[in-house]
Amino acid sequence: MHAADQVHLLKENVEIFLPHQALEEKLALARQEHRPLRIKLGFDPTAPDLHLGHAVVLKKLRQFQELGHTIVIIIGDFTARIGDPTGKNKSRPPLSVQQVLENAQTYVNQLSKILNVDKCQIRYNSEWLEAMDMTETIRLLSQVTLAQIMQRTDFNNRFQSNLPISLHELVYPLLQGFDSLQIQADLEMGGTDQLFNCSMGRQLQEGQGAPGQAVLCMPLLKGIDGSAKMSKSEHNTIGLTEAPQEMFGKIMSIPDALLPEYLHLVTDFTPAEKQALLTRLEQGENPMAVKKLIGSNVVQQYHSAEAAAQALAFFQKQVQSKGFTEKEFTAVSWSSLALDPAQPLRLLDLCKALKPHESNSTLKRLMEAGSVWVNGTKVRDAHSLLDMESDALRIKIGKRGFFEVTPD
RNA sequence: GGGGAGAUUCCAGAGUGGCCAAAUGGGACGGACUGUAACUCCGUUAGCGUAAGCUUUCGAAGGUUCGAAUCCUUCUCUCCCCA
Repeated sequence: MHAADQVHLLKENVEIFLPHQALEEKLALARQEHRPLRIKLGFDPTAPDLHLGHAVVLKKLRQFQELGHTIVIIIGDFTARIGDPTGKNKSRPPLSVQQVLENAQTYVNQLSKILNVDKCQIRYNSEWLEAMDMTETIRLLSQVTLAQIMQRTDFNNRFQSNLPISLHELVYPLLQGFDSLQIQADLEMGGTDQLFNCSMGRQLQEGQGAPGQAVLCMPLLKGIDGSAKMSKSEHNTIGLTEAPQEMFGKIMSIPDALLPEYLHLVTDFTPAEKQALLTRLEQGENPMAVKKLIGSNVVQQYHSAEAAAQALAFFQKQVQSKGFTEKEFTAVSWSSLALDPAQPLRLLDLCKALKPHESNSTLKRLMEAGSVWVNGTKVRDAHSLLDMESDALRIKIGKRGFFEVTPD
């Protein structure tokens, strides 16, 4: 691929370049020195559940990898003990060595859905951070001023609103930056919320007389509820390992206004295809149709084309079709429910057996609200009796609970 | 070291002796609508009970009272200000 084409490809969707010409310069450097760029990807082994928000950054990294550059994955086992102050200020319990290893493994497994993990280097930052003594630590700290640290919006906000900031939090960005120095990163990527931490790495490198890393920040993907950021704590994520039907359904549930953003950031479509779909939206096509295409595309990326087709069919049948009988019911045998055949079977008891985690009160409310159907008929009375002797019984509880209870 | 504020149901946040299973908002769930699980509107949101009603819940443990989320004591934790 020509240099200009590479730059064009790599620039797509990137929100921040630091400095502005960083990408061009680094690529030129790589060409000049006949070596791949070393691109850093940091990971905090406390929460190894990757979702589409992470994927925005990872897909960009894959482009670099496909162009022959080297991805260096940093497992932040040491920094995990401190806690990244980004976002919520909650102290984290220290992780055991065992736990860190397990998390690292699941993390790498998930990465493999997007990156070629075999070609990545994997490093643990305890390797160098644990070895530092006080002298070296102080020397590191001396390279940054308080004013610089306080520029970080998160710290600034908290300081302004009289919220506590622990000293160790102030140090976190330096440690993350120190990782860049250690592995001689040419480039670091992250979401825009990582800009400060990433630029710290650049500063530390330059302070040591080394070339500073370029920083590229990808936009933060909004959550499926339309809120500012997809994040696990907001419960608005689509996980990379989720089942096809689940993934598809979640895409269908995003607010229509988010479609352009999702189209750009999470799909695999070519720029021309993206533009075509945007045009269709602008021309007033039902957003649902475009959403289905996006949903299929996403499922295809993380599962398969076959899975995508099935997920679409499932959605049409389960959500869109109005009939009761054609729904997909989960088969359950009478015997597995452990009901007493000698007792009269109340609807409430059956629902409780099918949904053991719901309380009787909750189930009764569902019935009163008219969301429980038995064999195609809405039943509101929790105490109506059912016949266990009968043939298959089809019951719907809530929007998602379709069960078919059958004799053994 | 000194002084002050606070801990409420999933979350935020009212409530300062009975009208409190506890306002309001968010979230979640459900219904209506829609060939979207979107948008909008409406409703529900401690458990048990056919029901009357009963039980648990307002940081923890005791106490006062006919009656406590509300008053008292001790404890745990959090935050702020001054030094």
